[in-house]
Amino acid sequence: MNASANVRSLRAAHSHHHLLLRGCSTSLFQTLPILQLIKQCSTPKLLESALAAMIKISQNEDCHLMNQFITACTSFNRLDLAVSSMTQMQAPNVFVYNALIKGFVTCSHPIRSLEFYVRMLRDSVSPSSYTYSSLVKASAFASGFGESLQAHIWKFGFGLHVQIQTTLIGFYSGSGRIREARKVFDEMPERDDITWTTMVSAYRKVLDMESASSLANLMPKKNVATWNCLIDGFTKLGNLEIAESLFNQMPVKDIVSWTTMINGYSHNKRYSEAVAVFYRMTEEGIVPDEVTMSTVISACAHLGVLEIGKEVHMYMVQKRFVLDVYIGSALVDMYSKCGSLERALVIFFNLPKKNLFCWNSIIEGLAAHGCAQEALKMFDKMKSESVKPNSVTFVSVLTACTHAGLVEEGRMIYHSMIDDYSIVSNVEHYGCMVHLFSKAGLIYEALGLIGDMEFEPNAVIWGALLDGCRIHKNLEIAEIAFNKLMVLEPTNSGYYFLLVSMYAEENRWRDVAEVRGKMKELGIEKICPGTSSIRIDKRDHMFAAADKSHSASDEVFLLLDEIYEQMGLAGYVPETENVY
DNA sequence: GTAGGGTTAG
Repeated sequence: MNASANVRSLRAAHSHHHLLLRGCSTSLFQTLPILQLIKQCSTPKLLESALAAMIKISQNEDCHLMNQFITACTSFNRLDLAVSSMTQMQAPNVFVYNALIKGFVTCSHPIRSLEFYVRMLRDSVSPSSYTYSSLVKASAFASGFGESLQAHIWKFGFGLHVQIQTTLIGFYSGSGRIREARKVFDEMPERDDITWTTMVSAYRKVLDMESASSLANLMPKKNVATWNCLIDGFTKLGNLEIAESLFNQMPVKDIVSWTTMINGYSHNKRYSEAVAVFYRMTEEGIVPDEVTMSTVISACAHLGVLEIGKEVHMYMVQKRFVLDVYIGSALVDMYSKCGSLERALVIFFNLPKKNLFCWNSIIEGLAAHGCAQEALKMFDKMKSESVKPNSVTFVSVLTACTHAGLVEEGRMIYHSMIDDYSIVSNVEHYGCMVHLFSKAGLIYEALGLIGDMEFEPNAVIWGALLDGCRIHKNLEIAEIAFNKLMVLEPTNSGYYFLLVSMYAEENRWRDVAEVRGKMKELGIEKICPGTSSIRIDKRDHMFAAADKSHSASDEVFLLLDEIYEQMGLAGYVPETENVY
């Protein structure tokens, strides 16, 4: 039996079925005004009046109208309206059922979509390929359903339907079941380009690039999407050499190829190369799109070089790019990380649309720049505009509280996070709270919080406590924190110096000697200084604490002396008690 | 209506 002929006859049977649509009696002339009414609905309220109009002229039996109506309901998340009107229909057809099934999947009620699928079968309405496209997505949420759905797909004659089988591969790979995905792939008598790409992408998702490559090499002719998929996978594996070589050898590159390469460098923290690829692409006359720009701006943010960020921004302004939420939040973050909070704020206030990311970027920016009150105000504004904060938001807000010593505010926000937003406190949140409490001298409250943690505290947590102990001279708890840190980060010299200075301050010279001895024993005497760099006239200049290797270091130290003098005149007294 | 690239934090 010729399988594809079988499929063709089944398809023919289905389109014949379409010709005999039940309930489609009204002429196009009559339905058009209501159809437009439905399509123009901008609020759920208007949707209800559209339904009323439909009932009034007794066109609620019209399947085409109902299909459009359900689609409109889906976009307003008002499937209750859709259900109540469609269940009253005498004979809903396959289009009506498909619209409702799809609606439930997109409104994240997959189980209800299954309910209407069952009802559809009971009603003897034959499913179409569209029905299964939606249902495959829904089955990701009901364990075991995928398997029985696959049986149905065969039963209703779509076992060899290329698109549905491809969707099925996508479904299995989405739930990490690569072997099942491959089984579907292997059993397909016909495959198109997308089928191959989907399977290669399935391997990429689990970073099995060996299988991805060998499958791609079996392709008669690799399409661009498959090349891009391989490049992306290798960059995520950290293998930029292979990614670069694939990028260089692919016959045709499109905008996705370039963007994937830029993103690949960024993923591997090679930000200047990411930006360099962007410049190379524009030099070769390729026009970037919004996706490219958001990755490039993100790379600029990590570079922290204001001049480059500004240049890329100006390019975007010149090319009249749309300020979408991706570009918007990347720009806000870039300007704030490059030190220009003013520009970040200007961008933020000029955004036509703001999502969670945009708000998070500006709140984080304000907090990082020490503007605690403004960060909190922005947080309130975000809530008043009905944007729901997530765990990232709370890290920034709590950080702001810590910087400004707002203990009560921080405590309230922390509890609101757990009680009002059902966000589980993670290491970072605990870190913020421990820092907040211990900096304010509430060492025992900080310690109690650490005791409440349902996972092992990390070095950041104990480090935060140790820092509080230093400020408030609590040697007893400092020793506890220090002992934990000795296990977690035994080679971090900072903790040793901190404890040594605390002992020295209380003239406990025996303890000082003991810690110093331990340091010598472990060979961690040297302080690893933090370095910083600055770009002047397209050259990067590196500096480290007490470093005199730079050619202009004489000048630099002269200037530093002058700055210290000025600061002293302004009444600044440096905190030197912990400089050992 | 099925394939490949995007933003904050980590």
